Amino acid sequence: MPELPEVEVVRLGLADHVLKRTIDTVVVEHPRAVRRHIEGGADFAARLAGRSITAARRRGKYLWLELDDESEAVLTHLGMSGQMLIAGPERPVDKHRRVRVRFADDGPELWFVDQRTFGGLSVHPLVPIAGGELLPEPVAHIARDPMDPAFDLDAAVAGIRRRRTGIKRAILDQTVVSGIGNIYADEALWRSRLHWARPTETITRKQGRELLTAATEVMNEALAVGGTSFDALYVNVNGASGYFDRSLDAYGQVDRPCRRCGTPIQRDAFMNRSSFSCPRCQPRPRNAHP
DNA sequence: CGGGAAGCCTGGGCGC
DNA sequence: TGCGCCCAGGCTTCCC
Repeated sequence: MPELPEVEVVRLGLADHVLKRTIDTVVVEHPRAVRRHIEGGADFAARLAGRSITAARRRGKYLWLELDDESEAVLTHLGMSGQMLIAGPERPVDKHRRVRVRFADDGPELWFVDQRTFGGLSVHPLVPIAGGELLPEPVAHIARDPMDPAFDLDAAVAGIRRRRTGIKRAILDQTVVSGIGNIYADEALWRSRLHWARPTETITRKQGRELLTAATEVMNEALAVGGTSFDALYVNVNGASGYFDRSLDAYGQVDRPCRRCGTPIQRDAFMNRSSFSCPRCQPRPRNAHP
């Protein structure tokens, strides 16, 4: 599923293929894909026609393409299954194609394909945040991610320790630290030997720093091999999968031996989904947070 | 206000 | 073979 490394792979691909190109026409093929563009699909398409793309940026799991006068951007969230594909004439039509962007140069198109339709595209003004950085409006409240040069590790740890909840909930909160989803949360917790239900008030500053450092490292390792693909739902802009699923130590590894101690990895229900952990390396705390 | 949970959505996998 | 159910889970919305 697209978390920070997967979205960054897509951003790099878009930077290679759509920068400085001028949009000709946009076809919205499924209204749900532009539901966050409140003015509607016709306005979305009209607003993009004739604009050129000047930058491809990302914060956490949000990705945006800046438009020529630098006052607006096309914001993308891939949700669970969104794909941004560079589509030459040889690419077969995809039944889950939701938005199609044609360029004035008649080169490869940009397709937004999304099976589960949790993702979408929308155009927003760029607004300045403290420090002067320009972000699309809906991204303004999202915290910096660990790959951001201005990421403040100690501030993020302080943010975690301020929360009154379980440690995994805290690192999944995109307003505390962004980019981490269920996969990399479980991997970072396994590397740090912390149980997902550890109350944030029992996390020391040192443990907090170790946890976020582990998250940063695991996401960098995943980025280096193209991200994590369990199925064909996550692919880069050329439709290729990443390889990090082969390097996972916890996520999805139920009943497989822990790489450190050999104890079978267990799966727990958590927030209506799953958490994977080693019951020996990551013992459940007595005062576990529900 | 902050925390927690329901709801959105589709297709693959499973049991019967 | 086919039906119904469960599961994947990021984010928004609603409720306490």
